[in-house]
Amino acid sequence: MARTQGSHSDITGPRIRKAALNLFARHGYAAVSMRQIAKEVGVQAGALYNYTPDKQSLLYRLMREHMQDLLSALNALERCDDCQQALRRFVGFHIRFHLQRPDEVFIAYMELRNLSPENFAEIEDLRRQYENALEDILHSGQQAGQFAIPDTKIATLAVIAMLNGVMTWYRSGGRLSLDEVEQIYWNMVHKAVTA
Amino acid sequence: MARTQGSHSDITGPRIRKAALNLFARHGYAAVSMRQIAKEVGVQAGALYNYTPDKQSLLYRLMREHMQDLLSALNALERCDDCQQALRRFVGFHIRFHLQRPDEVFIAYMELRNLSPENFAEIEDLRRQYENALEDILHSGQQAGQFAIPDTKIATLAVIAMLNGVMTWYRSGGRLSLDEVEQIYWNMVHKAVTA
DNA sequence: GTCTATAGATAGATAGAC
DNA sequence: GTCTATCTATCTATAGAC
Repeated sequence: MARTQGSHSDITGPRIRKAALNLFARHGYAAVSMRQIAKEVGVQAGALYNYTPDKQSLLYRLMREHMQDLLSALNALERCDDCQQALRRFVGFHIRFHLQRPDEVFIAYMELRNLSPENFAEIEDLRRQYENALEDILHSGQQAGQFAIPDTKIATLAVIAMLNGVMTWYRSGGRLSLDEVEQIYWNMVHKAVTA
Repeated sequence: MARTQGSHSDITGPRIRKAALNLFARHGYAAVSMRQIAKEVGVQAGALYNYTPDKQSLLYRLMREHMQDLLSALNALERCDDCQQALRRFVGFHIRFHLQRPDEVFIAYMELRNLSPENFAEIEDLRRQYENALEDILHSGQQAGQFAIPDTKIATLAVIAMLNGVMTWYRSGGRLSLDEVEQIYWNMVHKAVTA
């Protein structure tokens, strides 16, 4: 944490993002000061402004990067014509991707209200794209008669909300393996939407 | 909002709680100052300290009151021997109770990390009591063979997470009535846990 | 019970030396 | 690129007059 003086442009940037990510997730954006972030990195507060124009941008860039990573990973998933298979793949993907990035997920959900209106709109758009991917699967299954869903939009939000719940309790090395968790949630999601 | 000078002990207390509730929900505990709350009420900041020893207690009491109201209302529900009936009643109760108190619910979920360790422990205990009520229903249904749930604890958290999702999108006067929302969620919950 | 005034700490952000 | 120093604003909380 402590640092000697000197130039470290190549590594300070990532260290700042990592420290901000961790502190924002633990204490909340509004409760964390630039001085705290600087201390965690091992620089003085003024040095942070070589990497970010202000505190708001620090938050926004963390959230945008996370959402873009999420969408890229989703789009990299192998396509699948069978709706049930596609839904199962989505459930597994969502659980695993999010459990690997607890801090990013927490911030992306909790700190939306601390974004400026313009930044908020951009993040919301990315989030909507992700939700639409799931809704497309549910809608196709509904059309094909495989699923029986009263309202695909609500079902989309309900499934994502349910899956996000795993973040609040899952701890690596706990009672259940990742495979078991995925199986349990798939069982519930599958039954909830199937005709 | 503007107030003339004078004593108003009977009404200032509730007004402070209401203003704090609204501001905390909109901007977050850490982002709201005592001056903002005072301005909303129409008094000077110093006057707030006639009603709360500090800002932390203001948050804690709002959350405790909400959780106690929740548990009281739940315990006032008519008992029911049939597990499926009991689950249906819980789903309806949860949705309606929470939609009536969006600010309280939002704070109780988002501001846990801003509680002191002692206050956090107390609120968490109340939350656990609520979760246990649902888990008892699921467990009974599982024993009776009515439900087929891989893990009752996870199912409890999954159902609550799913139901809480309604808070993020439901708006009174929107496309769906409260009865329709309840019906849609009951359909999904019911199928998810049924054998 | 509310006011004004203020103590004492800390915030975000900037300037200029190195 | 980082440092020290600092500007200006704001914060929680308290003291004492009315």
